[in-house]
Amino acid sequence: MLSKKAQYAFRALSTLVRTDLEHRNASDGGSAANPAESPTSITEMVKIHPMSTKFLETILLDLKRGGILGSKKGKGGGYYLLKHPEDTPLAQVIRILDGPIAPLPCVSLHFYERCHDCNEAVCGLNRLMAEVRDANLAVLEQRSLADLAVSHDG
Amino acid sequence: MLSKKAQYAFRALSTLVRTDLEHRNASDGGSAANPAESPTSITEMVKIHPMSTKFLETILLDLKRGGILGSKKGKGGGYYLLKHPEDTPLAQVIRILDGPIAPLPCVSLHFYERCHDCNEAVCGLNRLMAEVRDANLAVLEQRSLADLAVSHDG
DNA sequence: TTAATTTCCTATAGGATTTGTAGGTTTTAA
DNA sequence: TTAAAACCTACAAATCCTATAGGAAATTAA
Repeated sequence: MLSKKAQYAFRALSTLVRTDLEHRNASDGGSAANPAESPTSITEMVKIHPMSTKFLETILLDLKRGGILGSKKGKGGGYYLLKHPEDTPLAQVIRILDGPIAPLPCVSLHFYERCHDCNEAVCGLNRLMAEVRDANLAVLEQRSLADLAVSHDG
Repeated sequence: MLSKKAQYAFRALSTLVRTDLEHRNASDGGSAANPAESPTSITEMVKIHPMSTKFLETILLDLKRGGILGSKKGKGGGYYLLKHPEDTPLAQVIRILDGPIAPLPCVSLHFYERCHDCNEAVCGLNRLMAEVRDANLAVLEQRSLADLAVSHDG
């Protein structure tokens, strides 16, 4: 299960994605737009998706340190996406806030830890959980922040 | 990530699967064998896969209550699989010990909880996490205890 | 210069969950 | 009658999650 941190992160990110795309549309160049010119403050995000301001603060800092967000301090400041929404896979967000996606440390790509109690080459569980990991990554590495903002009404 | 409980469970189960299959082979009828005649005690399981005896005890009780294991009390007693290993999907084991497989309560099939903060029909995260759930289940409902015992050496 | 706004940083409190232990009861076989 | 085993409940210890506190630093604007 995703932690609250990750859930809140996705809500805040969906706001940033919308802002980002609107801003890209407005500036006629399209992909040449600079999102740093329209940062969104924590206060604004919390208005759209109510949650603890201080908690969201730590989450956004994590996302910044993780290379997903940029920020601007002071009045009129806030956060913005560093890349086009399509270029940040959901897997990256989850790894920053929740750690490994794999169901076992011994099959994790980014947080690997050796399994002391089994021979990985022979262990049946290891092999099966690697399948589970791959099934997850097939979705989470393909899908991106851009998919968060797609609306499905009507 | 799988909890320790689930990990220990799979280790103990892999022992029970081996015993089960050997027993089925020995009795010439094949599928007519009765595994209840050759139960494996906790003490034996812990000898094969070292872990806390008392902790494993509570885990095996969960698996029994969950309908996966049968047991026999008293001297010479122990636990045994209620069904053929192929007929117990890994998903069932995980649900008993760790609860939901889905990444969010609002996309869980067996532990569904309504999401208060979004409209599920429109929510982008809901839709994406349902994809993740399906990817997991494609493996975990297909793969069974029988796959735990497949050896891959040589 | 001053005030207001905002991100940045670290520590920590409180609660929930996980992990494991203790101690005893009941059942069965020899 | 004894030993071995499952069964049951409560609880202790450790860890992790969630959230809060209290400022420091940066930026903008009056």
